[in-house]
Amino acid sequence: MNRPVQKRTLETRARLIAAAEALIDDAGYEALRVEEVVLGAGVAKGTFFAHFKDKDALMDLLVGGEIDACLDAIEKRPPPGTIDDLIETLAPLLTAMSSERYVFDVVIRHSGAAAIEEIGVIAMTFERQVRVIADWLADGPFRRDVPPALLAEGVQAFAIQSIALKFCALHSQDSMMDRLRDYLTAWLLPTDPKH
Amino acid sequence: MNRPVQKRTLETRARLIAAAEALIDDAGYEALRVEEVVLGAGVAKGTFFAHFKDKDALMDLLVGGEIDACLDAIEKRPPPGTIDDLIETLAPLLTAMSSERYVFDVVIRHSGAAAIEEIGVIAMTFERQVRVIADWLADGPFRRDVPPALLAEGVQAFAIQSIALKFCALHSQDSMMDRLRDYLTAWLLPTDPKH
DNA sequence: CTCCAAAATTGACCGTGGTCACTATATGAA
DNA sequence: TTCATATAGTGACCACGGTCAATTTTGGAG
Repeated sequence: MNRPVQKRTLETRARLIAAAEALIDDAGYEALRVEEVVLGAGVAKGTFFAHFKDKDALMDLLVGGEIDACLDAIEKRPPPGTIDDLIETLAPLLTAMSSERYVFDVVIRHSGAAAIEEIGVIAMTFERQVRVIADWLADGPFRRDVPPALLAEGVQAFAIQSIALKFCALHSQDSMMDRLRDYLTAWLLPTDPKH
Repeated sequence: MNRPVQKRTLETRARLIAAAEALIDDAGYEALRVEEVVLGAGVAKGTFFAHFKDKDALMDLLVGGEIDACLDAIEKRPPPGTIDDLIETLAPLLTAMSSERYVFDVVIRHSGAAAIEEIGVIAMTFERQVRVIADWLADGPFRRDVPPALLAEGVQAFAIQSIALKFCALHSQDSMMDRLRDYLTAWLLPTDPKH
């Protein structure tokens, strides 16, 4: 006999999330402590883990929510027609994913779900990113010798590479967006087919 | 007065590393516990952290060592002349970096050093990878409209993307190497310059 | 050989994520 | 209303990475 979810459950979960968001607003993702979340929500520690598999699951939810909000905004814009336009359109997404080194780590850890039953919010947004970008590329003035989906996966790969190098002291001279522009120009508008 | 490093120090460090390697041979990287390492080396816990900044620093050393050994072997081979050859040459590297999900996470975390003074072994190998690959691409039958270094960074980005998707349930149908072949063909041998 | 400062080592202790046997509460059936 | 049971919540406890004041060892100066 499957009983419906109690209202109390939803309230507790909402309080946990609200407390976490308040703490993150104050001190960022990295500084978040489960103990402070449950304190803010007025519940015991065990309750947290009854609602979230682990701390990372909450991070997935919150960071994934931010990324999803970015994609909502992006989808309202007209499809980008140039590389510069593409980069400008993607910028909020990149900014969200690279706001903190810790956030980027969370994104990478959750970008691929290990098992079908544990696909999280971030993994879903990665699928969505590819779909959105592929739609743009299918219509835009870009190369057509490879399928848009593959092209979109490449854009994603270069975006991640650009963020990764942003956090690397060896490559801090160029900005993330400048590097991405070089990558995407070479990827989407190759000019030398004779090798 | 700066005294030279004591022989004892080197011996302790070697015992710590040997103990860690033995444990990893038995149960893999993920299962490694600092407590077991110091037990195996016959020292106190604090000694471990006198030799390594944290557990991750040891991981960087060991995983980085494996990657470096791969690059040693790779550099002895002739430069690859085709995409398939390229993939076959890179295969041991990809295998090493993706032997465990945990190992891949370690690689990503250390692929960029946050500060110049803390450049680790893995970060060095990433630089080395780009140099080695750029040398191949400069001479091979691949596109020449972008600098070899940029081309090499792209190969690295696609390699990481391929590994990441290997650990993702949503994309487990294709093999890592098949996906990498699609990416690299599109990246290194574009055929449609008219958009 | 003796002394001593630098270097190396120790292990009790801490912070924090995560577990689980137990208690409290809500809800459908009688 | 009462009872049975599924569901929600509790908090003492554990695992494990990491710290640091105290202690031991080392090797060069006198």
